[in-house]
This record gives sequence, C-alpha cells and structure tokens, in this order.
Amino acid sequence: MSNKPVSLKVLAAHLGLTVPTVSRALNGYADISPATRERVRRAADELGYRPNQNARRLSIGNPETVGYLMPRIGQSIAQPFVAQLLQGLGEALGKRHWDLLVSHAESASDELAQIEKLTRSGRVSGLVISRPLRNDPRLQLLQDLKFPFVVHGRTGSSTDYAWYDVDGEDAFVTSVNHLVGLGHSRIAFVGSPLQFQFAQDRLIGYERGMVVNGLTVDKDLIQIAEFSDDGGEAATNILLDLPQPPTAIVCVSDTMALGALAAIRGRGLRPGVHVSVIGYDGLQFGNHSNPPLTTMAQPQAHAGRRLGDMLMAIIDGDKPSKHQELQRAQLLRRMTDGPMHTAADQKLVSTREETT
Amino acid sequence: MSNKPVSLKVLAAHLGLTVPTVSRALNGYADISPATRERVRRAADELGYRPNQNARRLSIGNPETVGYLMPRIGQSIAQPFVAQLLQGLGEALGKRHWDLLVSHAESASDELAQIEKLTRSGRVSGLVISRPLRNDPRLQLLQDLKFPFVVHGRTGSSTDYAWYDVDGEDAFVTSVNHLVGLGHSRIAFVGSPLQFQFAQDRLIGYERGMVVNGLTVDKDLIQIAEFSDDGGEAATNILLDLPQPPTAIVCVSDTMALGALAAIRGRGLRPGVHVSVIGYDGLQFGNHSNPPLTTMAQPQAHAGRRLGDMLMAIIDGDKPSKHQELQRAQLLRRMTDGPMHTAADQKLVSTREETT
DNA sequence: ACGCTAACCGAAACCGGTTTCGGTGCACAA
DNA sequence: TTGTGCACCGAAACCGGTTTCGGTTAGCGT
Repeated sequence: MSNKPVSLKVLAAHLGLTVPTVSRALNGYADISPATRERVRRAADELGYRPNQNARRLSIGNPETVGYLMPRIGQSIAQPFVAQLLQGLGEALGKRHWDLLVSHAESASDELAQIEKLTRSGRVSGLVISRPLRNDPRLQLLQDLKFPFVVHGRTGSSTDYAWYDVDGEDAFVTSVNHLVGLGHSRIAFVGSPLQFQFAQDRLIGYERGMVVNGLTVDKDLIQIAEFSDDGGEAATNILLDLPQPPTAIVCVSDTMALGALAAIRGRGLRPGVHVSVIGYDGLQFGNHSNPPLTTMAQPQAHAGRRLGDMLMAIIDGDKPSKHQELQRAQLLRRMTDGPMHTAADQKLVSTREETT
Repeated sequence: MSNKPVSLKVLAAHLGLTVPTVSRALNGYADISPATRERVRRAADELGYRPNQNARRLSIGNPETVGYLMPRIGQSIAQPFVAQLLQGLGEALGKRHWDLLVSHAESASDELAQIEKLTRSGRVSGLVISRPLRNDPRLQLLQDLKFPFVVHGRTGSSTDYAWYDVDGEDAFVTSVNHLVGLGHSRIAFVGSPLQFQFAQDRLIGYERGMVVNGLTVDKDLIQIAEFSDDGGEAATNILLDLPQPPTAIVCVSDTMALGALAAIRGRGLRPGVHVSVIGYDGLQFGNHSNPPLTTMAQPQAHAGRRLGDMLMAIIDGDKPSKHQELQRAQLLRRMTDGPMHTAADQKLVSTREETT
C-alpha cells in the first residue's frame, strides 16, 4: 500500500490545521475541541500517521530507549540466558513503548568506550549491565556519569545502585546442604575466575555451606578454571586426580557442570552415582545432558522484566537504592545428584543403562 | 567526572564560534580553516563532546539503526542461535557505528503491528527477519512498504528480496547420503510444522536424498511435530512404534534431535548404535548430549555479520536481489551416527558404558 | 450594549544537530 | 589603486516533532 511515512506537516495540511494543533490533538491536550480532536484522530490513522520517534524523543528530551551490554565472555557457551533475558527486558519496555538497544564490545576497554558513547550521545536513557566484576570499572564509570543503570547481579559495594540478582550464596548453601543430606562430605567446588562477582558469591556460599555442616573447607577441593565447559572439565579432572577425590561437585554454572560431567564420564564413572554434580543456571538444555543435570534454576525472563521495570522507574526519578531485588534459586533435581557412593572401588561401574 | 552531555551549542560558545561552524569543523568540511578545525577538535574531546545521535540522525534523515525481530517460537530451546546472531549483527553494524534494536512480538498479528510501527516511526532504517514462513505476511508487508529488509532464511518466492540462508535441502541430502553410506536404508525424518519454510526445505532435501540413493520415501517415516524437544521425542516414539522402525533419523533441528535421543534412550536403545540420529544447527551444547549429537553445523555469527552488511548495502541503495547468499552446512560428526545395526534383536543392549 | 472569561487554535521558540547560502576580509593580479 | 577571487565563517532554513505563549472568537452575565 502506502510507503513513505506521513509527517505531522502533511497531516496538518490535509486537515487545514497547523502542526502544533494536530500534535496537541493527538496527545490529548485540553485546549483542543473534542470535535477537532476526533477529526484529527480519524485522519491520523486513515493516513497511517506515526510520529517520528527520533524527532519526538529529541523534543521531549528522553530517548525512551534502554541499552543492554552483551556480556563478553570468550567463545564459550556462556550466553544461553541472554535470549531469555532480552525477551523479558523487551516485554517490560514494550509496555511503555520503549525500545531495546543491544550493544556488545570487543574488549574491556572497548566496553567502557561503548558506555561513554551510549550515554553521552543521548541514545539511551539507561543501561543494563550483566555479570558485574568484583570491582567493575563500568559501574564506576556509570556512577561518575550519574547515568541511570541497573545491574543484573551485584557487587560488594552494592548499596548505592539498583540491581536484580539471584542469591548465589544462598543457592550454594542449598546445594551443599542437599549433598550433605545425601551423605556426601567430600564436596568440591568448580568455579570461574573470581574477578566475576558471582563467582565470588557462589564460592562463599559453598564455603558457608561446608562450615554450616561441620565440614572443613579443603583448599584442594576448590578448583578455579576458565568459564567454559572445557574449563569445567579440566578442573574436574584435577579434582578426580586427587589422592582423596570428592564424591560430589558443585559447579558455578551449568556450562562448567557439563564439562564436569564429561570429565567424570571420561573416567568410566557415572555422574549422579559415583560422583554427584550440581550446576547453576537451570538451563533447559540440562534436560538432555548425560545424564540430565541437577541444577539451581532461576527465571531469566522474569529477571529481564524486573530489570526493565526497575530501570524505567529509576529514569523516572526513583532512587536507585530503592530497587534491589534478590531472587532465590530453586533446586531442580534431575539425575546428577545421588546418594554418597561408598564402598566398592570406583572402578566398579554399574552396568545399568541410564534411562532418561 | 563530568555528567551532563555537552551540546554543540555550549561547545560553540566555549570557542566563540557559531554552532554550524563547529559542526562543519568536526565533520571535516573544506571551508573551515585547518587552524580552527584543529582548535575545535581539541576542545571537543576535551569537553567530551558527542553529537546527540537522535538529533543528528533526524537531521540526516537516517536512523542508522537496524531492527531485529526476535523469532517467536513457544517456550522451546529454539533461541540458542539468537545470541550469536546478534553478536554477528552487532559487529557488522558497529563498523559503521550503527545501532541494533531488538524487538519481539507476542503473536503473529502483533508482529505485523511491530513492523508497521518500526518502519513508519522512523526508528530503523532496515529490518532483519528470521525464520520466514512459507507465505510470510511479514515479508509481504515489508515489500508493500518498500522498506529495506533482509531475511535470515528464504521462502519459495525468494527472487526479489535479500536473504542469507543455509542450504537446508543440500544439508539433508548430505545427511541422508552419509547415513546411506553407513548402511542405513530405513531413514526417517522428524520435522516441524511445514509453515516454516526451513521445515519444508529440509523435508525436500530428505526426500531428494532418499530418491537419489534409490530408496523409497515411506510416508510413515515422515513425522511432523511441535518444534521443540518434546515434539521431537513424541515424533520419534511414533517412529519407533512402527512395525518396521527406522534405523536412522534425521531431525529438522538439534532441539528436536535432543528429543529424539531421549525417546531412543527411553526404550533402552542406544543412539548412534541401534538408531542413528543427525540433527541440524550445530549447537555447541550438542557436545554434551547423551551421546554427543552428530549434526549439520553452521556459523551463526557469520550469518549475523553477512546479514548486517547486506542490509546496510541495501539501505545505501543496492538492489536487494543482488544480495542473496547461500551457505553450506557442514557435517559435524559426533557420536549419534553409526553403522547400520543389523541382526541381534534390538532388545539386546550393549553394556558398554559410553564415554565422551 | 458592554465587558469578561473561557474555549480554541495559531505563532513562535525549542530540542540538537546538518546543510545551503551569503557576506566579509584579505591576498592577489591588473 | 581598484577590481577580482578565494578562504573563511555566520545567518538562515531544515529535519519532525513538543510546548509555551498570545490572540480571536464566542458565550455569558449584567
């Protein structure tokens, strides 16, 4: 049908009115007679008029757009949660007809440059940051700029900004408790570099869980590796080579847990039987791993929605510190958590074929 | 440090020049003396000046922004490719400092409304559409609007627009060939509803592969189900219940293939031994399925980059039909393709534990 | 009949840039 | 010395909207 977008000017001309009048009519100002208002409305959607958002937003001084900085973590399978998070963000923003801009950087410094650019060029009214580091220069920069932002995750100094996070510490206490309940006592932790705040939180949760249950925290049972499936595999191999290997492993993420499973299987052992594994993230794919991965699940789309709502509220003037939400993760039992495998040398492998 | 963005006006005042002069100085016009140009440049990045992009783009009449419509496919694990695609798109756009806007709709009609809105409100200069339907109203609409767009995938009437696609037909011929080479002849197809063009393409590839190898296409061996892991599982169960069940299955996607694996294991059979399975997508997670999934791999980030470049070229004036790229998928052998399992009643299950 | 007020719309300014068009001042040639 | 031309910058118009401010007109009371 029609192709070129119709501007306010041609709409006004078409109606024999001036541009400002038409504008106010469409925006429901009181000083426009109900008659003309109706007339304008009708003509507007007859001609398929849509206000040019660039112009409108320039005028009202609000880009009505939120930027999301893609987490930048090597080539790993670290992004499965991004699609769901974006979906949730989009839903929240869509309710007010705001837009979602995604931006990804190539390096840490490039990331700061991106923030500089996005904030100062008036393209976004706020930013969403994922996976903060322990001392994150991005947050520092945004605070210096006094620019609205929310963090998906939180850091140590989390009092003065807005965040939504899943309580990783609590989740790992839960994981450890669960494993202890199954009879385990040599429980290991497979983690990612501690520069990520979440890695730190979850490690603390692990340690607290151990202490709470009267277990000693053996440094050998804490293995940090690259944040990827390969990293998880490598770390687990080190653990299994220990003189006294663990009978259960909690992993900082599902991706790393998948690597752990591979390492365990690689030795002819069966995850969930000889060595229990609990991941973290609740990836749907976990249903199809070998065997299906027990994990701490969490609603990513919900996170996106909340982050969007929080950010818009802050842009509207709310104090950031008013918006801090801690979500609890849920233990999702699948097949990799099992009772402590005592006796019987680990070389003895059950012949039962696992069935999903 | 500084917080409020500095406008051209204050920069000009600071320099004792007028706004247009400063603008032209920064944009390298010839009618500005080298001296002042340098002076302006220096002052600009001293004050941290960044042009307001909303204003700039309004003025130059180009939003310099590309919209991506999130594929809207139930709750399935269908989106793992999105993150990579977005990454690729972002890279391509970033080279020219364009922005990436993501938009997702809640229903098919909502999707059309979104397109209407995005195009007519001047927010984007072009759109990227994923997973076209066989007779896609979105493409129809965009063509009517004469609005620049590229399609990730293609439809039957694909001559008059731009697209990037992986040759699904060819890929499935390859899959079938490979399986025939392994001795299989009863090869089944697990597909998703044929409204998706890709589902159609791949089915045709399957059929062609069968014919090419002198095999008959048995309608019973073609099972269409919901596009999800559960759908794949259900379809596979139907296949395995056949009087003469298949010895190999090609699946329209990795997600559905994961369901197929579950169904096969559910009967005490071993994928890759008793029943071979080949997926499509090349998801990295396939490395961790049970057993690791053989699949037809493809570079999603590359797709994103190409789509971005193509779209910008079209917006610059290129004829869309000039930009049509067909990529070939690569057979990625993991563990679910194996030689035809003859003899021995399928009830007889090997006791060997699979090792990754 | 007059004034006052309220209803309604147009004029003008602005948001922050870009781009075209003129005009000044200087160097240069005649 | 006087034109001529060029280098350089400012004035003005524009992109497509929003919002404040004035000015008519009509309706009302008196």
